[in-house]
Amino acid sequence: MGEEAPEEYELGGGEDERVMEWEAGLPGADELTPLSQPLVPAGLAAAFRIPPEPGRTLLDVHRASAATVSRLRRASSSSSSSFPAFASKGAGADEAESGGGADGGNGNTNNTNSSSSKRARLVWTPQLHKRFVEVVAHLGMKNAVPKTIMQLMNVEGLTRENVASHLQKYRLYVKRMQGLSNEGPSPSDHIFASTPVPHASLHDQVPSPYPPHPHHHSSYNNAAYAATVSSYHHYHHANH
DNA sequence: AGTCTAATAT
DNA sequence: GATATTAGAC
Repeated sequence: MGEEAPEEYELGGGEDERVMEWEAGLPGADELTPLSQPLVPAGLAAAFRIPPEPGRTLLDVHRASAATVSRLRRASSSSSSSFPAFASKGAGADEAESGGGADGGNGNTNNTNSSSSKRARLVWTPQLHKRFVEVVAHLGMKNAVPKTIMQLMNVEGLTRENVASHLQKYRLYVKRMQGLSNEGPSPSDHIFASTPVPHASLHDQVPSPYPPHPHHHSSYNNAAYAATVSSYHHYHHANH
């Protein structure tokens, strides 16, 4: 009966899917390394006179990954640019914590390929939103504009408008939170409530062209970090 | 010309 | 309510 359409596929549930052949056998990106933690124990490092790890931040890694992924993509120009990531709809029992994320369960066997260029509505999963918030926090509200956020998030298929739309809502949420001195977030704030707004995003982080401390080059092999949007389906456009 | 943002539409 | 799309400003 009637025309129903909008099935929403979801985006970037597990933040790693892309050229699975290269990643086969490797642990998930998020599970790889906490990154905020030295790979070599302090004592051991001292014993061997290994210099402390440079202050690599998540964003640095993301950026590096972006470059890597970009290059890899070029090299093998045979990737269908749509992977439906799956979202548990209904039963939700996954939470992501900052720093100790354990996500697992990436089963994608979806292939909704149609000749339509109308993408499905993007679903901002907690994981995706988390990435968003991290990027915004590191940029500072002043510099956090759609294009930049989109680039740093490095999620394939994620568009500037997707980000812009979400950013608009996020700003309202932040403003609302600031207006109130101290009050728990409203239960209707789902995703937002689960992701504390970092103070960095409230004030402005300087657009420092240089990082506080120069990094050395470390030979880190971070596997592809690209998440994929499975966007499909049609929408409708009617008048004006 | 491209992007940002508020408003509005779906 | 969440996300997309538009309109106007920069």
